[in-house]
Amino acid sequence: MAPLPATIDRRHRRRAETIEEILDIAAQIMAEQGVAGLSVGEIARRMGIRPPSVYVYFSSKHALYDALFARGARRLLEAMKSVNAALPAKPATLEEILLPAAQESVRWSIEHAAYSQLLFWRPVPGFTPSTEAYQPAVALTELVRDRLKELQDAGLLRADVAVDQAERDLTILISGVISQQLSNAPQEPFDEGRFSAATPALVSMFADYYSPRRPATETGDRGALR
Amino acid sequence: MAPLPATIDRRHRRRAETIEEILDIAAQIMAEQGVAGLSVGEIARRMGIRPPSVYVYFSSKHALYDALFARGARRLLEAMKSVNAALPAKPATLEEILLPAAQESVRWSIEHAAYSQLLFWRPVPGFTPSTEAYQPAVALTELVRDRLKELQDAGLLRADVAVDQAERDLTILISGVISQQLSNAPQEPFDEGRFSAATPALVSMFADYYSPRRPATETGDRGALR
DNA sequence: GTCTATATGACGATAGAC
DNA sequence: GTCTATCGTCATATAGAC
Repeated sequence: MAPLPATIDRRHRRRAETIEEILDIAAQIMAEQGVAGLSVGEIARRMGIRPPSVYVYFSSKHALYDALFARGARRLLEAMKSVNAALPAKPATLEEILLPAAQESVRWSIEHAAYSQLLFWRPVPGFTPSTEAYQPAVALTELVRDRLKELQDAGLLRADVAVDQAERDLTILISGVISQQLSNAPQEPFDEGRFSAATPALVSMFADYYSPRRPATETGDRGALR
Repeated sequence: MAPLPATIDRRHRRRAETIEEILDIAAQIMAEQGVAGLSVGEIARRMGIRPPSVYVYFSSKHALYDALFARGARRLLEAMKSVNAALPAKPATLEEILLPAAQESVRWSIEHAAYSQLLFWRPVPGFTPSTEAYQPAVALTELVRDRLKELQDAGLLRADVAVDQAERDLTILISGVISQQLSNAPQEPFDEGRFSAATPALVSMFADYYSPRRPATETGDRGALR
């Protein structure tokens, strides 16, 4: 006899809840011990089950890391979508848009150091995120690129450079801040970080470089400096 | 009876050689498997000895990582000293000095990805480099800071910003390039790297920002843009 | 369908024989 | 200085209880 739809629903819900619980605890362990410090045994211990039971929900430790990667990328994407939505649609300067976005991505990454290690570094031998898990990360770079394209169309970003290059350079700046902060002073909170404090200066540097050059007749041809 | 000095020398030399051999093989394994993929058993296997014998030379796996950290930092410092010595003593522009130095540090880091992971990231749970192991890394930042101070004294670096800030921002740029290259496309060689290719543009951006502002009477007051 | 008990082989590390 | 033997822990596979 086939089970009633209600039963299937309940089972699916229960299963989904258990998966979420495993991921919650796994993220907590990673936050305490570092990404590579995650152990299936420790997850089971904290859940009050036996280690093999974890394999009912995740076929391997790598599958677990993959789910955690997807989760982190999804959450970072959400955080960036939120800050993006709150920004003015018709900004006056490049910096006005880029600084809040940069600050938010650095803040999120510092406050979720474990996810950041997984997203920005390669701490687990043999683990590479699957295409599906990587998808939100791709969506994030697309979000940035689309935003920069809009800014270029609005005349706030130099028309003579490729949007892809601007996106790449901006990403490098931000990941540099995060990387330095997390590896040299991981315990410093975002607001007191030696390296996260560099974000405004670096965004300013980026904005100067990628803002349209004013014509020579106006305030001097800055392009002539190079 | 006390051993002859010659015997002590020979023992010391033999011991030092074994230590170097262990580090060579360990670095090789890290390069193949990633930093966290290093195992004492694998070292022993490749050396034709038993795992406990490794502990005669290194009291723990962390001590081994510490020696590898020190070695990597020392080698990167040497590479930077070399390129620094080859650069002109009286440069004409900021970029002329910074670009070759930046290129070399990115190149070294990409070509020695395993050491870089250890130096720039925190891939090993519970491992923090000792003060001694960290010393060459400190010497490296001092080398950069001293060079920037010279450039400031020579009038090539803005006098109104702290050298420490310039050093921090430059370090962030470079580590951002390395971090993005190694985490997103670790197999790409330096010359073909998507992210290492950004080095010239980023150094140019840095040089623009940190070069002394020309007075308004000359080519326009760039400072007024901010 | 869900979990447990049990087993395998690798790991880091230690103790003690030679 | 190197070995054997051993401990506890880990990820993981399988077989079976409920």
